[in-house]
Amino acid sequence: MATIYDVARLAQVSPATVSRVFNGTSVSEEKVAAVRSAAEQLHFTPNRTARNLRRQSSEVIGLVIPDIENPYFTEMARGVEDVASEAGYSVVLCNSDAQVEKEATYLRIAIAEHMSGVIIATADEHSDLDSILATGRPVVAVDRSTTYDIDGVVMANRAAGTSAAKDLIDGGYRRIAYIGGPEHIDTAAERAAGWREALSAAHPDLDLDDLERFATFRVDGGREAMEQLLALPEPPDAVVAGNNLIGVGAIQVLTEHGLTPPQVGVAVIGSLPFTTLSPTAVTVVRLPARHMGVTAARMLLERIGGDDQPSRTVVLRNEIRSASAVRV
Amino acid sequence: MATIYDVARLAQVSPATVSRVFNGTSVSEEKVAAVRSAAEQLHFTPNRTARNLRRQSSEVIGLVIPDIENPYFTEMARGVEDVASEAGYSVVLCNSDAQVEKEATYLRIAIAEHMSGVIIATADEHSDLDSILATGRPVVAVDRSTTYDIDGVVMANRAAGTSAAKDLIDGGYRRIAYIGGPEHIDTAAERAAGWREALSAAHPDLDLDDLERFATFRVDGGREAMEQLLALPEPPDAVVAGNNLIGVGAIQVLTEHGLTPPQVGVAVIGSLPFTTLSPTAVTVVRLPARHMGVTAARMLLERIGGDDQPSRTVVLRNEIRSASAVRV
DNA sequence: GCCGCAACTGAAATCGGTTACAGTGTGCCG
DNA sequence: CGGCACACTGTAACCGATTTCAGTTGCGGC
Repeated sequence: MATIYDVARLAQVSPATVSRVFNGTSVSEEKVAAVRSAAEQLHFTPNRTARNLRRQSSEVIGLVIPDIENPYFTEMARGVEDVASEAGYSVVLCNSDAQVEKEATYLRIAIAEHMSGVIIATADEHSDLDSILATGRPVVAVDRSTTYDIDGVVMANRAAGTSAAKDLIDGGYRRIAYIGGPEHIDTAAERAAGWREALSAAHPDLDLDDLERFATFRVDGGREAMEQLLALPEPPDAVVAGNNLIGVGAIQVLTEHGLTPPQVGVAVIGSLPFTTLSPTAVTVVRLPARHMGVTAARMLLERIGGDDQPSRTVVLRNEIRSASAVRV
Repeated sequence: MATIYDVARLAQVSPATVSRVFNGTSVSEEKVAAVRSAAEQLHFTPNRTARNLRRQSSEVIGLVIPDIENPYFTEMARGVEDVASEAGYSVVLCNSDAQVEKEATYLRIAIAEHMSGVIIATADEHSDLDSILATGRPVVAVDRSTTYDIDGVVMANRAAGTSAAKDLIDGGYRRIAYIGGPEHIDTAAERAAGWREALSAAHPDLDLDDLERFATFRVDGGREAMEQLLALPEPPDAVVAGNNLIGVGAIQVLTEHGLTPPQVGVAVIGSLPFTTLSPTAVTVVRLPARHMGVTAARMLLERIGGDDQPSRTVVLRNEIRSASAVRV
C-alpha cells in the first residue's frame, strides 16, 4: 500500500501537506492538485490504523445485540447503520448470543479497538459496563434498561403489554395467557406487568399465575410455552406473546392444533415481518425498532461530539394494529 | 488507558518484556508474574490500534452482505461469526443494501482498517473487487459467484430450481410459475434455469416466458409479481419462489386472494424461519445458510493463515422438504 | 578456568498517519 | 519603507504497540 510519504515524494511536498489535503486545512490550490493526482496515481488510501492511533479514536461504533437472527434486532441495526454511515461512521455488529461472557469480550474489543462508542442491548441484568464506562466512552442502552446512569432508548413496554391484553379483552376473549421472555429481563417483566394490569382489571377472578409463562425470547420458547398452555386442564382462549419470535412459535403450535387465530386470540408484541399468515387475524403491537436504532445512533453521535448533558432516556410509543376479525 | 509503558514501569521491566509476556515468548517466571500483576492493577488492555499498526494486520474480518434484514443472510452471518470468534477474530458486518457504491465504500474501509480478509455476497455483477484483491487480502465470495479467480461457496442453485419445480409437478400441478430475483444475479438466473429445465421436460407445451417473473429479492418483489401472475388470463396453479422473501410475499398475496396453499402449490427456495403457516403446506428447498457461512469463514481463515493453493469453489447441497399435502 | 550456547533482557527503530511549532513569503497598512 | 497579519509549508515529535539487534547472564563441557 502506498503511504503518505510516497504521495508526498511524488507530489514534491511534505507528508504534512498531504495529510492536510485529506483533512481540509489550508493548502494552496496547486499543491492540492498535485497531491490529489499523486494520490490517484498511487491508489493511495489513508491508513486508518495509523490515523486512529494518532487521533485516539476511530470512526467505528459497536452495536452489541443478543440475537442477530431476530428481525427485531436487525431492523434496529439497520436504523443504526443508516444514521452512522451517513455520519461517516461504520458499525461493528456484535452478537452476544445473550451470554454475558461473549458480551464482555466484545466490550473489551470495543475498548482495545478505540471504538468511538457503543450501542448495546444488554444480554442480562448482570451485564458489566463498568470497564467500558471507565474509559469515558459513550454508551447508549437500547431495548433494555440498565442500572447505569447512561442514555437509553426503550419501548413503552408496560403499555405494550396492557394494550395487547386490552385488545384481546375487547375482542371478547377471557382466559388470556401471557408468554414472555426470561423473567429477569426488564423488557419481559414490564410487558408481563402490563398484561397483568389489564387482565386483573377486566377479569379479577382469573388466576393469572396459571396463565403466565416465561420462556426464551425465541421461537422454541414460544412453542414450548404454548404447548404447555394448551395442555392445561382449562386452556386459555387467547394469548399475548411477549416478543415477535415467541409469537411465531405460539401461532405455529396453535395452527398445528387446528386452532388458527382468531379461534384462539393472539396478540404479539413486536412485528412479524416475514409471516405468511393473513395479516388481519392477529393483533400486533408494532415496536418501532428501526426508529429505536436511529434514535440511539443519534444520541450516541451527539455524545461522541462532546455533548455532556445529563443522561436521557427516550421512551418510544408503540402502535397497535388490532385484529380486524373479532371472535365468533 | 494504561499503556505498556505504565505496566513496564510498575513491574520494573522494559516495555519489550511486557509485550513478550502478552505474546508468549520466553520471559522468566518472576517477570511474567510481575508484569501480570502490574497489568492487573492498572486494568491494562493492549491497544489494538497500535498493535495493528505495527503488525500490519488486524484480527477482524469484513462480511459484506446485500440485505441485513434477510434471515438468510443473518443465518449465514451467524455461521461466519461462530467460526471467526472461535479463532479470535471479530466480524464487521456491512450492509451494502444491494448497492455497488455502498459496497465499494465498505471495501475501501476494509483496506484502510487493515482487515485480514473479506467475505462478500456481491451486490451485483458489476461489483468491483479489483482494489481489495490488489492489496493481496483474501476474499471469499458467498452465495453468488463472481468473475474473479477467488474462493467461493455457493448453493446448488440450478438443482434447487429443478427440485422445487419437480416437486410441484409430482404434486399434480401444471402451470407452475417462477418468481425470481433480479435476472442479472447469477443465483437468480441459475434457479430459473433449473425450473425451466424441469418444466419444459414435463410439460413441453407450456409457454414458460409467460410464467416467469423477475423481481427484487424482497417481500414486495414477491407480492408484486404474484399479483401480476394472478391477473393473467390463465393464472398459474402453482409457483416457485426464487428466495425466502419472495416466497413470503407470494404466499401473503395468495392468502389474501383466498388461495391458501395447497390450493395453489408453492415451493420456496430458501427457508421460512419465521413463518406461521402450517409448515406442511409448502415445499421448502432448504439452503444451508449457516453452513455456507461456516465454510466461507474456514476458507478465509485458511487463506489468512497463508494457504495459497489454487482457488476453490464449494457447492453446497440443498435439502428438500416436500409439502406433505398433495393437491386435492 | 575457558568457551560456547541458550535463555533472557532492554534500547531503539518502526508501523503511517496527525499536529505543534517554527519558519517563509506575500500583501496591506500606517 | 517598516511592521504586522495571515496563509501556507516543512520538520519533527508524537500515538502505543512489536520486533530487531545487541548485549548479559548462567550453565555444561572440556
